[in-house]
Amino acid sequence: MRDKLTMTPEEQLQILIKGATNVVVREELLAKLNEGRPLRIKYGADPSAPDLHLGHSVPLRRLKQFQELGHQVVFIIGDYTGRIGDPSGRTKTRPILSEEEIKHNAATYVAQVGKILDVEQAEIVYNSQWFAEMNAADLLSLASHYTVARMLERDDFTLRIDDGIPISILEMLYPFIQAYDSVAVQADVEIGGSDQLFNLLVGRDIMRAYGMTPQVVLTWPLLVGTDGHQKMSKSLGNYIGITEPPGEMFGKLMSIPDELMSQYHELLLDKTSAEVAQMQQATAAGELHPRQVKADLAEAVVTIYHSAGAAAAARAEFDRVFAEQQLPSEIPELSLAPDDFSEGKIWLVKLIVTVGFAESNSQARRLIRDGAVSINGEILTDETAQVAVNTGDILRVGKRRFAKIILSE
RNA sequence: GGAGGGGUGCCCGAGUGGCCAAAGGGAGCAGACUGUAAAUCUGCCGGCGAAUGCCUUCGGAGGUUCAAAUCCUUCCCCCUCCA
Repeated sequence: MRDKLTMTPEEQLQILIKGATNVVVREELLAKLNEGRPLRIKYGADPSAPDLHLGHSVPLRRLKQFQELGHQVVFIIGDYTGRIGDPSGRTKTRPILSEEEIKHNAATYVAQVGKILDVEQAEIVYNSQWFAEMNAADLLSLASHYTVARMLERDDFTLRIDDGIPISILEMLYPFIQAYDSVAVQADVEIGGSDQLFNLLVGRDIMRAYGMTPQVVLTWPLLVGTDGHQKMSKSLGNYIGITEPPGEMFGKLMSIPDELMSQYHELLLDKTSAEVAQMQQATAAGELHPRQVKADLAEAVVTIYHSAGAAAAARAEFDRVFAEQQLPSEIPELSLAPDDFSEGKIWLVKLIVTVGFAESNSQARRLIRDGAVSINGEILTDETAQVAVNTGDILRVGKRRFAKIILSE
């Protein structure tokens, strides 16, 4: 492969827009690349969600691509908007973040981003730097550049109006705030998930209004979460965090529906659609086993965020526990105090709750009734049972929860 | 400002005096099966309890009634239309 820095603009373009859902406008990007200078690539981050997941990794990996081609990544931490409190949580109003919280979140954020791209090379700015100085007149002037009709074009606004879900004025203002960031950092390109298309396009209009060359907008598909239907998000609980331990990450990747594998290959591993099609063909023809494909995928992803060794170990462990039905190699130990017992025995229900495998006695009872509970491999179905346990006994609840009992003196 | 509609369990959503711990769907959990924590099928899915039992829940607070998610009063919040 040729040295990336000596690639022609056209070659760079091919790499940069691979897999993009929207490229606005291709010719403009090519023209900018032709200028031969490092472009400023904007990416906005919300300081309220410091837990990055694989969904975030999609644009982040694209940023890395830009970095590798010698361009300047500009990270904007939306601390100003975070301080106002993002109202887009539909029903729940999010708590307003304090300055310390935002700082802390931003630091966590940058640390996690560092797993994907070179943060040393990136410019990290807080949008309070310019918004704190803006007065009401400035804000009004900013807002004057756009119309309500155009704002309502935005798809999720239309949907929410149709569904009778409230939209606050602040949410209407949000796209401007974000758009003005582009003016402030003089962005050449802004990238994001395809749900950000509208916001990013407003950025173009606002830049034009301020007499600047509009940024090029690039968006990528939203990664679908482990449920197989909705976009990956923390609040939906269908996410795989990039800081999760290898075993957890591997397991979650194994739990995605088969249909999702091709999307994951393209968005998380940068496979081309041709490669993915080939893989699908081989699977359909019976040459490749879907489980094999999924395990390879999981291992490759875990390798990115941990290491090849950790990924291989996670895979071996997964096979051991779920395919071979053996005990995990490492089982968390849980110590029980003597006063949890009476006459050397403990109520099974209480045991389950004490080790944290059920939130209430009722839930523990259900698990017992379902036949999910065993000690040393023996299934216990009597929910009134008093059991005698010894140090080293293995309590198992369901397929995934194990505990080694330790009796403390 | 005027008129109307609505707030139900983690989410969506039915229920308009007792048969309601509250239909149905989703999520979640479990079991079976399997190729996995895929798919499919089945069960569970407020809490306490040995229990036929008890307690808490239907926006908040009061009230009517033997009995309220359902009726009344009041407060809060949301939506639609007109202006």
